[in-house]
Amino acid sequence: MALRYALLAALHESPATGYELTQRFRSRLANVWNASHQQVYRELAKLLDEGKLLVESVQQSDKPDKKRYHLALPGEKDLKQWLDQSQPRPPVRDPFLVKLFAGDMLNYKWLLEEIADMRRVSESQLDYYRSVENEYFEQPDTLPGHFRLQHLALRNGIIHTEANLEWLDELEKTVQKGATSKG
Amino acid sequence: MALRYALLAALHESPATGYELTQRFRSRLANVWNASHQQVYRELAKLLDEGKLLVESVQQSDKPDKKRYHLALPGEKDLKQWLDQSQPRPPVRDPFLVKLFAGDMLNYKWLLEEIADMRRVSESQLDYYRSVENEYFEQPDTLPGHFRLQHLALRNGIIHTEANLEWLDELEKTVQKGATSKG
DNA sequence: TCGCGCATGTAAGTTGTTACATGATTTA
DNA sequence: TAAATCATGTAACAACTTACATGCGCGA
Repeated sequence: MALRYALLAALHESPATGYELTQRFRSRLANVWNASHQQVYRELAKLLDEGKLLVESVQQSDKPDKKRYHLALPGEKDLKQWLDQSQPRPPVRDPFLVKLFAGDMLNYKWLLEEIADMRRVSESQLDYYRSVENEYFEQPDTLPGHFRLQHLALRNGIIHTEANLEWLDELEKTVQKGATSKG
Repeated sequence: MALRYALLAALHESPATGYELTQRFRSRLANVWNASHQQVYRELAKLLDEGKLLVESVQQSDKPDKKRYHLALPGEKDLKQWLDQSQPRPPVRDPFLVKLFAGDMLNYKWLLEEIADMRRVSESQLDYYRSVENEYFEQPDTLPGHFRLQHLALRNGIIHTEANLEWLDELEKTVQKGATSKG
């Protein structure tokens, strides 16, 4: 159900095409909500059909037309209602942690490479988050309230990514001390 | 796909019934992988059908019989193979963070209550993780390798829950400074 | 000319959720 | 005697993934 409200919230920020929304999910919203373009297009079609959105056909000189979606009043009402109900915390499902549970079957060398990869990913994520922070939220205290909350959503990504890097250090040390039998 | 391997890994630890596996997912594996009893039973049936598991019917004096599942060799082979392939990081999908993106529609008072709730949840989670740590992993350095990796999976939960509490502090301060228009 | 970014979809399959169902024992 | 725990499932549905499909413009 929540994808629908993620879309409504994104369109409340500003009207956008399916393509643009997909990109937002991959960039600014990456630490908030994830959705593929297939999901986005399908849900937009449904929302439009239900009268929660309006479309505007945007002509482009060379490229084919694109459809810009706007939040309509019924959509805004739905969103408001959803915002007032508390939602369950997302369940954890991390295949890497599953692997640690089968610890004695893991290969030592392979694990260290995985850890190095994950560290690289976390570091570039952190770089990206910080670049967004610098671009959009330079002086948080001077920002209007809702931008400050968006900043806090970003802070969530930063804090957890930093925590993850800490954890990777711990993990690497443990593995290096010879946590596994093989390798 | 990963639920299947979570089950194989859990059964590699020790044979168990569907019910017991469901409980593990809700307790010791809560910070690792989540699955409902319906999913567990369905997947166990499939795995059995495919010859990845063996069943043992355990008679009980009073209660109806229960089925204890054991990892069979083909299942162990599958697991080994899966462990050697790196898996994509789980996508983020957090409805609470979505709400922060619609910041200017949020109610100030409601938000503060939500934050208080989340803090309570995180704190009791942390208590639970720490009780498990004390029970199973008192002197990590003396443990066999694979238990040390299980401990690290738990450490992941601890570190991220602590990070979350930090973040909640930040968020609360921001909201109290008057982040939203209403309330 | 090959691939990439823009731009939009359909279809099939897998995974996860919610609701329903049963029946015994234990605890308040 | 009512609720909770043990113990196992089925069925319908919603959500998400993967594969397939089309077509234009731009840069190497």
